[in-house]
Amino acid sequence: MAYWLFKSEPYKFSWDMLKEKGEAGEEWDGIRNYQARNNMRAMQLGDLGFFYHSNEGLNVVGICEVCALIHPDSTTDDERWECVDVKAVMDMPNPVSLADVKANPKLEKMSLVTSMRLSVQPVLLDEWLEVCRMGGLTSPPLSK
DNA sequence: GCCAACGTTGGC
DNA sequence: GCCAACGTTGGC
Repeated sequence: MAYWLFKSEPYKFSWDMLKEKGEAGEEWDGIRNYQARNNMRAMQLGDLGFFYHSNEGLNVVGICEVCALIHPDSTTDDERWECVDVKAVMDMPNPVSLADVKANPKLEKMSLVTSMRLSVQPVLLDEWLEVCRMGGLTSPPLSK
C-alpha cells in the first residue's frame, strides 16, 4: 500500500548484511526517534522500501519489504521504541545517489532532501517510480 | 573531522 | 510551556 525509505550506515548494518538474512529478514531496530517510529507503526505487510546507505556511499542500493508488523524493539527495555522487520527483495541495478536525487526536480520534495535526518521516511508513489527508473528498474516492484 | 540542522532534556 | 544547553545525525 505504501512506500518507505530506510537509512542505515553501512558499517553498522549494510544492504549486504540484510541480503544475508534472506527470507527471514531482520529487525529494523535501534530507532530512537518518534517520527521514524510512527512511520514504522503505519507500515503494513508487503509495503516496500528503499534501502539507503548514509554516511558512506550515500545512495539507494536496494529494495526491501516489510515482513513483520510493528513490535517491541528487542535492543531496549524502553517500551516506547518499537520496530518492524524487513527483508531484501532486489538490488538497484544502478544505485541512485543523493546527488542524483537532489539534481532531479521531480524529487525536490522527497523526504530524503527535505528531512535529511529522518531515518525512516515515507516515499510517494511518484517518487518511488522515479527513483526506480533512475536506478535502472524498467518494471518497478509495487507494494501489495 | 567539521559543523549545520534538529531532536531531546531539564530548569525555571 | 518556554527555551537554553546538549547530544546526535549525516552531508560535506
